Amino acid sequence: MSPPLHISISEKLRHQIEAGVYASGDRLPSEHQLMETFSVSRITARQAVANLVSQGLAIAYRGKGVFVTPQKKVTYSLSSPLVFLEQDMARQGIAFSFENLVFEPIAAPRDAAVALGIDKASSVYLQKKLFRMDGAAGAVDVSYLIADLGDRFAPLLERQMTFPILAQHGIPIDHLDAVIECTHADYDLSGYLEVPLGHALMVYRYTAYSSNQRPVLHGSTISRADRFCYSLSTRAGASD
Amino acid sequence: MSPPLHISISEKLRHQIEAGVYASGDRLPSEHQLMETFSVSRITARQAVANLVSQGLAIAYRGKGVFVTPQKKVTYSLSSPLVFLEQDMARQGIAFSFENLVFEPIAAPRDAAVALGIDKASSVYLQKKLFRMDGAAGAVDVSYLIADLGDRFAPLLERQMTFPILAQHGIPIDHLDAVIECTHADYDLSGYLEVPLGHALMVYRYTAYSSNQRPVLHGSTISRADRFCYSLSTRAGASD
DNA sequence: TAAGCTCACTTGTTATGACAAGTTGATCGC
DNA sequence: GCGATCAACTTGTCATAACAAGTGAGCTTA
Repeated sequence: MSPPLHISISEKLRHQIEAGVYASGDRLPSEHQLMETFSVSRITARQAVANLVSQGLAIAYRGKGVFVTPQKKVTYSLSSPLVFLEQDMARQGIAFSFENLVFEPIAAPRDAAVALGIDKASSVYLQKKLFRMDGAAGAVDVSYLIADLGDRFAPLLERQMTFPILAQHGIPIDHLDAVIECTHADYDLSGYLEVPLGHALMVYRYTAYSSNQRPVLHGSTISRADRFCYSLSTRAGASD
Repeated sequence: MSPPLHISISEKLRHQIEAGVYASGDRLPSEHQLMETFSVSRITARQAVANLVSQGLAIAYRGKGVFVTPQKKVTYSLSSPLVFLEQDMARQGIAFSFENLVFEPIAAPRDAAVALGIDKASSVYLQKKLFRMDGAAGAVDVSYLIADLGDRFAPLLERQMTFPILAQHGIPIDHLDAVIECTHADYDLSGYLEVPLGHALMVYRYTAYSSNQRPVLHGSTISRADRFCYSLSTRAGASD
C-alpha cells in the first residue's frame, strides 16, 4: 500500500525541488542529514538520493555533495532547410565548440555500408567528435564519411564541422533521413558526457544525401537529454 | 584506475548480453549466483544488476529473477503529410489500442493557454490516454483540446483518437509544431508505463493547427524509449 | 605571505545480517 | 484427480559497520 521509505523520501525531495525549495544548482541535504531528518539508515538515505539521480533531478559529487541538476536546454531545429548546428547554437547564445576524438579511415561496418550504399569492405572515414556547449560536454557524434570526400577534405575535417565544409566546396547536403530515439548512458558514454550511469541520452541517427541523391555521411549524435532537444515543424517551408 | 567491482561485473554481463550469450528475454544469473561466481557480497551483486537495469538492458521481477530487456521498437514517422499513429502501427504489424484515463473540461493551464492562443481562464478539454502496443503499455498522452471541438465531439473522443475524428468531420490537421526531448520516469510514470524508476522516456510535445492556422490541440506523448522511436526525412514530400 | 599539511565532511565501495514479499513447483490430504 | 499447503528460491527493503577517496577550510610552517 504505502511506498517504501526511500521512495517517500525521494518523492518528498522531488516535490520540494519542483516547488522551488531547492533551486537549480542548490545543494541538497547530505546523506547524514537525511539519516537524522527521516530517522533512517545510510542505506535508505543513499537509495533516496539514488532515486533522484536516476530521475535526472540531482547529481552527486564525491566530497562535495548532491546538487539539483541545472536545466539549461538547447534546441536544435530539424526543419528543412538544413540549419548548421553551430549557427543554431549561436542564435541561442550558446558558445559551441568541438573536440576531435578520432579521425581515421577504416573498413566500413555493416550498418554504415548499408546506409551509404557501398560494399562492406570499402573504406570510409570514421569521425568521433565531442561537442561542447558553453564549455560543458553536451554530445558525442560518431559518423562515417564516404572515402573520396574524406580523402579530399582530410585536414579540414579535423578542425571544422563536416556539413559546412561540404557546403563551402560546392557539395551541399540536399536532405537527411533520420531517426530519433533515446537510450541510457553506458559506462563509456557516462564518462565522455559527464553524466551518471544510466542517464537518459538522445540519439539522432542520420544519413545525409548530396544533391545528386548520393548518401555521403551516416552517423549518430548522442546527446545529453538534459541539455538538448529537437524541434520540428511540418509546416511547408518552416524556418524555425 | 580499475573500475569498482560492481561496474566490472555489470560490464561483463553487458558484453555477454551484447555477444548473445544471454538473448532477449533470457534470465540472467540470480544475485546468489553472482555472489558465488564473483566472490562478492550481495550488495555488490545487487549493484551490478542495478547498473544493468539503469542502462535499460535488464529488468528485475521480484520472486522471478532478472531478465534481458526484450527490444521491440516501433517507429513513428514524423514526416508530412501527417500519418495517423494507428495506421503507422498497423503498417508495422503492431496491435494498437488505447485506454482513456481522463476526459474532462478544465481551466486551461498556462502552457496550454499560450500554445492554443487563448486566455488562461478559458476552458479546454483535458485528455489523458494510455497507448498500448501489442497489449503492453507503450506511451501516455496528455493533451488539451480547444473547448468548441471538445464539446462537439465529446462522446467520440473517449473511444477514438483525436486526429482521425477531426479529419473525418472536415477539420483536418494542417501542420504540427513539435519538440522532441527525453526525460526520466518519475514514480507515477514508472507505474503507468511499467518501467523502472528513472527509465528513459521520449517526450513528443506538439501543437496541432487546423487548416485556418488556428491551434486546436496541444499536448505531450510520453513514450517508453525501448519501444518507440521517431523517424523523419527532410526530403520534400517524403512519405516514409 | 605563500606553500603545504591536517582535519572534518562529503560521497563511493563493500561486507554481513535480517526480514518482507512474490513466484513456483512439489507434496499432502481429500 | 484436484485443490490447498508448504518449502525453496527469487528480488526488495533496511540496519550496522568499516574503509576509500575527493573537497575545502583552516592552521602550520618556512
